[in-house]
Amino acid sequence: MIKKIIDYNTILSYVKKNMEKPMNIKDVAKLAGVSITTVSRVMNNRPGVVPEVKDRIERIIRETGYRPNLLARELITKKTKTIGIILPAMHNYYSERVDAITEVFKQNGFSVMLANSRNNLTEEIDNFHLLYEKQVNGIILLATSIKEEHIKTIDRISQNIPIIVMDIKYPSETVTSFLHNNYGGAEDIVRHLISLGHKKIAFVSGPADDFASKDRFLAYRNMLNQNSLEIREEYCLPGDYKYETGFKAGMEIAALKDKPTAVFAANDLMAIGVINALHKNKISVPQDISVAGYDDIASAGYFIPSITTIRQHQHQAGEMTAKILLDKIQGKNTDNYETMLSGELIVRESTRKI
Amino acid sequence: MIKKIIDYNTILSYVKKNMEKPMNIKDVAKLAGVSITTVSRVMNNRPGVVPEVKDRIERIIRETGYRPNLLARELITKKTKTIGIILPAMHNYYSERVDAITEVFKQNGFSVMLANSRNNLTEEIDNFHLLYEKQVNGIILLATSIKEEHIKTIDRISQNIPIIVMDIKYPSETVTSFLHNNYGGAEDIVRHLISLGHKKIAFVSGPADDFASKDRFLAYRNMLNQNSLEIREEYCLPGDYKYETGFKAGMEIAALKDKPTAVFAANDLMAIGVINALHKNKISVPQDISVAGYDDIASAGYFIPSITTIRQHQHQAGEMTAKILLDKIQGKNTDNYETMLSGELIVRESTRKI
DNA sequence: CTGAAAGCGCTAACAT
DNA sequence: ATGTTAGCGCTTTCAG
Repeated sequence: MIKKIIDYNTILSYVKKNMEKPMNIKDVAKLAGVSITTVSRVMNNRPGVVPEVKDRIERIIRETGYRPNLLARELITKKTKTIGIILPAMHNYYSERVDAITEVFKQNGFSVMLANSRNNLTEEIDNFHLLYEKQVNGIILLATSIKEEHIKTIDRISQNIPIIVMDIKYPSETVTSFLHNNYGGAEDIVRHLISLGHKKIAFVSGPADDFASKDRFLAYRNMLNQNSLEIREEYCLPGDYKYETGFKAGMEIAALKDKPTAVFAANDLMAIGVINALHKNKISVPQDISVAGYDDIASAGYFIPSITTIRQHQHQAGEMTAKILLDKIQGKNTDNYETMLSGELIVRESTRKI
Repeated sequence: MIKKIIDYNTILSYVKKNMEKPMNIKDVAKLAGVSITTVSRVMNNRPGVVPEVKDRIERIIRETGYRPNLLARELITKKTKTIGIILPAMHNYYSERVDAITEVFKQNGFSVMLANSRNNLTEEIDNFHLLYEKQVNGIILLATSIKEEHIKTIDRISQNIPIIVMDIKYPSETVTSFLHNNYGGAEDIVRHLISLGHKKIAFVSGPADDFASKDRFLAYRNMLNQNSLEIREEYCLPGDYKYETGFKAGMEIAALKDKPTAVFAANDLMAIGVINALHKNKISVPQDISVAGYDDIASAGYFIPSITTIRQHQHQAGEMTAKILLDKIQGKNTDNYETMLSGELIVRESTRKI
């Protein structure tokens, strides 16, 4: 029997000849003078390959830059060791959570693929199907609203792989939801404003169908009711979480004859919009009107005045969600439930005693 | 011959019995009483299936919720019709570009997968391999720096699939780069400040190894030189694009005996930090000191004072990049070159005549 | 310790 | 118009 001694030039010339197509396991086997089974063993760190052969194969893999075709591998093993996260949009707001989720899965040998739905329902549903068809082992949806289409898709897919819905209470028992306690956070904000002596408190909402905004509004109404404060129609202003609608709401407030003494905006960006609009009308915050936001985005801390808001524990939320999903993938903890994480009131300059 | 008439209950009971595993093409074929080839034909909208059979198969697919295994399909067709985008981090800054890239590829029947490297070199390299092994048809790297490891990986992978590097001039001819004209934009900022009469201009840099920041600094130095203005060491302050370092630089500037009359921060966030620090020291912007930023992030427009900056045409950049990659994937336009897109000076309140 | 053969779920010639 | 067969690149029995 002849021992194959392969020099670098032989490899190079082989690679060059077949360069149009990526190498496959057969090419490596041929170069090493072994069967593909042996190459597979080496790639997967399985025992039973004599060191000399192992070294030879490893050298060839290194020098040719051969990479296995994961489609083939995953097709046969039926494990992609990949999870998918569906994002409504690429936004800082999700960054911490996505990083935390990634961290947990990396540590457990999984990779994470992100799919961006660009605020588009059809794309969001498409992303579900895409990830599912690409055989991911689990999906996390960062949700802003749940429509009929979601339910149809999610109920079906969740029969085969676990799905976790974040930020919205999913309306059936087929999947687990992970929520921020928007209701409780909004209560904290309004309670804070009331404790400062405010009786005329306005609210700027998020998008009409946004789950978080609905909860924040509900808490606003209930807290006012509980404290025997009037809920005035002209104090409930529509917004969509964007700066512009906050600004618009601020302008409307400035135009009111009987102005509120405090404004609770459903997120920080709109709070900043409100403040700027008031500022344009020579109304200063917090001297004349207090303004509070929600989410504690980075700029809430450095805006002048800095914004009173609710901080959500995004890292922890991501980590907890990832662990729940991981357990489900590994077959532990199969029942679905709802987890809720409370936020934290951060009092800053934008609110003060009346 | 017996015509198969399949009712919903038959399907349901079949599905229920085999529910543990997802359905495959064989199950559909069995239910429809045809061969898998025929099912494949229907799925791929190929002609040569009589309407009656086609309807039957489609109904079964609909009612069972069967979805093809893309791993198998892609393994054989050798086309994933998927591209990958590697992000340094989940950040608003990339949102517009990613959306534009996605738009172009969607319209051409491709899907887009995002991989988040969490500001980590190892993960970035891993993401390259992951996407490559998952057989994507092209990769776009949103780069912040190019290290030895990148070159090794990119040079190898680009032999098989096209790669485009954004934001950094890639140091070899193996891939195409797409750049913003940071040098030109920074020139515009400094020229603007000089034209307002400023002679003492400070600079707050980005991270030491950041390509864009280097170019912005280079332009700053050269413009000062060209205008016979002194480059003072104490006016060149280190930063890292984050708010905090901008704030720190602002504090240092405030402590200077001979203060600059203008500050050019390498991005908007640091400009905001500088302004806040100056504000804390009772130095007002732009009355006492002018401050300019870079990037035109959303808050640059609504910060008080609004920030003079350079707007980068992110949507256009994404669109152009996507089209270049698409051409490469389709085999047109095989040579690599460098494209540069100029920004636009946006003059706002934060800078004014001395 | 190593290789031959079967097969993952699908598509694509090639029959019929 | 439909089915049969081969095979994509890999892993996994099962022999030797």
